[in-house]
Amino acid sequence: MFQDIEKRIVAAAEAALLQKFSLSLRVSLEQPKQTNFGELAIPVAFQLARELKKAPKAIAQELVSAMGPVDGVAAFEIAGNGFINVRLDRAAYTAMLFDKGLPAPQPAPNAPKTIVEHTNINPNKAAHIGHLRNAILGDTFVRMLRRAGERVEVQNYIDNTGVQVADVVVGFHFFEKKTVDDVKALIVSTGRPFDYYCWDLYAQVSAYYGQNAEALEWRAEVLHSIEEGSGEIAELAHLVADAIVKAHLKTMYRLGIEYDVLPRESEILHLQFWATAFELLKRREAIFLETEGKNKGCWVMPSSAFRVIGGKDKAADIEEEPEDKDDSKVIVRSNGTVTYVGKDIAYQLWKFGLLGKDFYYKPWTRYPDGHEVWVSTDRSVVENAPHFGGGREVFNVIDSRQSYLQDVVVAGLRALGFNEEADRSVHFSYEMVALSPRTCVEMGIQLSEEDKKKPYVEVSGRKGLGVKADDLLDKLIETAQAEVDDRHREADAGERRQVAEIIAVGALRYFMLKFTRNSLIAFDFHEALSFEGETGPYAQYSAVRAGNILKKYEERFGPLDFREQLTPAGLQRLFESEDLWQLALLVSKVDHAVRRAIQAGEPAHIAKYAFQLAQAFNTFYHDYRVIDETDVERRVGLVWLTSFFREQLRETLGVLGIEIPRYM
RNA sequence: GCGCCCGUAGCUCAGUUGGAUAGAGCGAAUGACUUCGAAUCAUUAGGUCGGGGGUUCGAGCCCCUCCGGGCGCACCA
Repeated sequence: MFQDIEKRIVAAAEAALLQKFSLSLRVSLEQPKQTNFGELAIPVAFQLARELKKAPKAIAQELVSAMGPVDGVAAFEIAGNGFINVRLDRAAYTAMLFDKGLPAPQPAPNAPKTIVEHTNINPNKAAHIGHLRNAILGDTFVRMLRRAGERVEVQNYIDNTGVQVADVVVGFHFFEKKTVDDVKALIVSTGRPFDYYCWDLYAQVSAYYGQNAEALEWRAEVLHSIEEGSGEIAELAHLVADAIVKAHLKTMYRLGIEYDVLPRESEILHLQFWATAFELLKRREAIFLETEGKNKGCWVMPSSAFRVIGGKDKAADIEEEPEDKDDSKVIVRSNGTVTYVGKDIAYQLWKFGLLGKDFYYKPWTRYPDGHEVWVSTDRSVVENAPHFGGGREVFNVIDSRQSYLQDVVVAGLRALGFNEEADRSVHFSYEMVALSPRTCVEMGIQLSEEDKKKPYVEVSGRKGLGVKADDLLDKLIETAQAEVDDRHREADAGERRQVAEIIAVGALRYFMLKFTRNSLIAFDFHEALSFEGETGPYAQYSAVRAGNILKKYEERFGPLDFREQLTPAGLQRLFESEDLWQLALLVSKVDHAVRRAIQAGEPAHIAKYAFQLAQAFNTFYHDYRVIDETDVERRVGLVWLTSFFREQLRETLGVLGIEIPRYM
């Protein structure tokens, strides 16, 4: 809606530029600083001032006269030193909103696929708040893309053969002397959840290595067995990884996060994805066998492939330190095994459909809503399994600390000649979640003298230091529940629990999304448990209030039927009020907000927009007694605005993965 | 040492490809509930946008430099 008008204005301005000055350039619009300047502004006169050697104001004047009338625009005004401010035709705009609504664009059936990979938690312990940020960011970005009409596939990569799983297996096998059956019993037992059990065990094993370096041989033995793929230890590893993946998916589902496919490292190994990629890399000479230095005997990628030498004169640098081969990245170790980066290059090739190989798939689980998750397998066991991978664009939601490795992966693609795919490989990076010192104290975490001096403390799985996702969610539900119980003693207990859960999820998701990606979050219980101010519950509350008005209205005046009760003339009179018009305008910008947020790659922008919507409505709620309005036409108009707001806020919150509770 | 990121109100953060008078939330102070329930709203106080230089009609944003902080630079992932 809003975008349609934007497009028309841009087109008219560009046409005028061409006609008046024979200039062909892209015109951009911006939001005026103050609402009384109009709804949009065209700042193009400024950038032309020098080129045309004219005052911006004069240029703006000429452009406006050349533009003529634009559908949906009431007037163009020259303001300031040369802004062209746009005033929309309010009556026409609101009539269109009323008439057509804002249909969400549908994904084209054969549209190119966008792949978003997120979560990717090592399947050896419970998920913690750092993982939550990853999954919530990834899931929200998926929702944004889908809302914009894109076809999206969600992947959650499972490293079920790595060191972290091996260490927990070391714990079960060597420390606790547990058999496969023992662990199976542990998984189904009603005691401490299995992922929590592993959390502690992993921390114990890590600590033990610190004291007993010789124990690392156990890890090597386990890793070796996993690679062999048979025997008690390998079976243990599979058991642990699968059980933990189940736990992770369950945790994430509590937050409304679903996946389409779980590609596993075990299949990347068994199906020899790496061997294929290795051949490609050797053939294209993207990597070479190092014959001297510390990397002797390894296949390496030269640093020049993935490092841009910044600033200084390159020749001078080379003269001083001739080709530092130590900077090369090892892809294949001297013992012939491939590193994580190597596997990741193969995996990234698969995501684009460039490897010439695919996994087999089988169903992993079906969510209560009917959506099915598939997992990779190494042989065909299901007929008509869907096809995954082969995306046009790939977003990898990964912690910013791994940017160096992501650069190497992209360089690998580039070295193979896949430049376009390299350009469409996006490291969707974000800063870590750490713990505030206050929260550490609350949790009884012993801090070292060094840590005490820091403004925050890094989460560490190996130290078992962190806030588990399920614990946090439970605590949020408990806090919300107390409020709900207090306010709605009469309501059904089961329903109150549901409401509390929706509020808790709203609080958590909003908290993780309100910060931009590269802002480090120092997690603090006090802040996260707050339901006031710029929070998810604040937005939910405004939607609930709107719902209450609608409910009350129907109780008193009968069913809503705007078509019957509202006329264009009535709308026009209503939106002569500046504040009501501003509210309607803001509410109409959902798609505009989503598009801009995608462009910026910032889910936080949608969160901000949702908050602004809620804030605007709360002010309206305070200023207008909708039900008590005696003028019938006006009353119906206010109710329509309320309904429109609720509908659009629901859409916006939906993009954030936040639901609206029945009451609050 | 090299590379990347950050420094905006007491605190936590926004700030659209450089545009009009730098904005929120929390915290502080004051005020507003006989029900569309205050998980709210209104008002006030609070800024040399880390320092300096440059580019520009115009800089929180771009360039240089200095100061302060974080992360990365494994034959771990």
